[in-house]
Amino acid sequence: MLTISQLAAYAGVTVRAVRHYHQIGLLPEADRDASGYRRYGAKAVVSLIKIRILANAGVPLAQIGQMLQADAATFAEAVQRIDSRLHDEIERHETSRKQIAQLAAGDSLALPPEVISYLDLLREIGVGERMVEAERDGWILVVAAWPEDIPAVMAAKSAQLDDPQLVRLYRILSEIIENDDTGDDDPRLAQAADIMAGLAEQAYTSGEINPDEVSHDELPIDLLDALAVESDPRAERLLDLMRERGWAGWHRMERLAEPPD
Amino acid sequence: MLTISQLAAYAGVTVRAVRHYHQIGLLPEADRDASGYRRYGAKAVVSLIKIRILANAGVPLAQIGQMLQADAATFAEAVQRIDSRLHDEIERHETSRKQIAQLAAGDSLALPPEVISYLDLLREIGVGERMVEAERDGWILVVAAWPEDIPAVMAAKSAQLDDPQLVRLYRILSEIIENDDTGDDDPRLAQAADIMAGLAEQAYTSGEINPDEVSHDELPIDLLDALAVESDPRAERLLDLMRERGWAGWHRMERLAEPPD
DNA sequence: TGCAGGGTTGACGCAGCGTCAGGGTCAAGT
DNA sequence: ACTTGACCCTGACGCTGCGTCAACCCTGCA
Repeated sequence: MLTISQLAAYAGVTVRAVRHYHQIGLLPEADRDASGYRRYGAKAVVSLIKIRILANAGVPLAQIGQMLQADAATFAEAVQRIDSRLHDEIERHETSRKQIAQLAAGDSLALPPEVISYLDLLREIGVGERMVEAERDGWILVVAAWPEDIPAVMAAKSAQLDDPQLVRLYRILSEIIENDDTGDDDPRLAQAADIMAGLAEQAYTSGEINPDEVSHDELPIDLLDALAVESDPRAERLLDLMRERGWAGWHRMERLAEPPD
Repeated sequence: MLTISQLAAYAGVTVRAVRHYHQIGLLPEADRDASGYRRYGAKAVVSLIKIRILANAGVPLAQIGQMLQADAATFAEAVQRIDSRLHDEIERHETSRKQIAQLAAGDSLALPPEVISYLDLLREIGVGERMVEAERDGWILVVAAWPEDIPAVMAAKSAQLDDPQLVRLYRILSEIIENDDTGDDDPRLAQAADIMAGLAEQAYTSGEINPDEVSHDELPIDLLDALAVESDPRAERLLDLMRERGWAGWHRMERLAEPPD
């Protein structure tokens, strides 16, 4: 008669596994000797080896019992199920691998290449790293909300950088953000507001701002505004300055009915 | 401000996941409104999306926090680790798939083809299904104990089936096993013992039984004997009859010093 | 006012064991 | 007889990433 560790060794499993199989009823409890030790015969070794083979093949323990008693057809069917389950698992892991490969490659966090290039463009025109990171966070929101629109959106955005006014705006904003010790009275805030108002006016008259266009959900855009304010409270001041100039919103501008004065 | 379900929807995760991330400290707990509801800003959405991206890429939650703060080098190193972990997982699943493919193909339980053929040989010479299964269980033990010796062992075993005496022995044993209502006095037990003694004598004189040979561990062979006895108690009687004829053991014979009479 | 559809915490469940903790037992050496 | 080291026992928590109740509170609408 064998002790549990001998049994386990012959079958190539751990003692703990044997006890676990007892517990879940997969391997019948063995008789005990005078001192309460489990004692096993040769049949137990065979059973345990069968269990190990199926378990190694990826069969869930809960199914092994039935499979060992099933007829050939049922057995084959079960094998089919296991196999497709393993197949799915493999595919899931492989897509995961592709995703982490992207993580390792890109600027960071698997943003699409169009966005990465845009961020690089910003760096090239002299935008500081803090602001680039803030931009990136914004684009993370956009990508999550409308992933399929990214190529078109990014093409338009990149083209806009040809406008020297926009470049100036970015640089000014960058300077503000990079100095986190200036307050709401930083004169550059007014400069930025002036440029933004000018650009908005221009876009509006050329028809690029269409008040009836509700192509996308509103909320993500509000989120973008909120993100700016949360990231730097001076954004709130900037919004005020814009309102003074007759514009509401930030990431989607709206002309106010009557510019207050 | 967003509720938890809005936050979850924007980030593409479940509410339960968000709460879980709070619990493990991955996502900082949000401020509560007057009625105790969590309220989230845009930054939380960004954080949660980042978490989701890493989690989908197979990064363990426990590491995501560090990765989001790590510098590029540390990040890349972590990515490396994750990737090789995923790689291992995939390989493990693929070997599992190969194994279940074997399970589906073979006689059963992934025995090597040599054993399968041997069992088929037994069927061909008229051995009944019960006995074939008993044989199979025995071979499961042998395969588990000495997997690399199987081709040689099976070749020898198959060759021995050319001996008409051995074939007779198998048939007699099969008849005994197939009738489970005969007792210890079945005359076929004596017949079988006679043949076995003759075969043993023959093997001994031709030098096939070498008393000094201890090529393998003893215990698995004892297990084979024990398995026979456990499977059919009449095996015990057969061992007695063999001892009367001057032989001890079953799967490895030993000549007794003095045949008792 | 009632109801549907949010929100809250707390807890168990899942798969397959690993790994203590806190005992008793066995075999061998001194 | 005693110690020592190697095993045995049961019971219980831990791991991973949430899903899924339960039992209760809050809010907005008809």
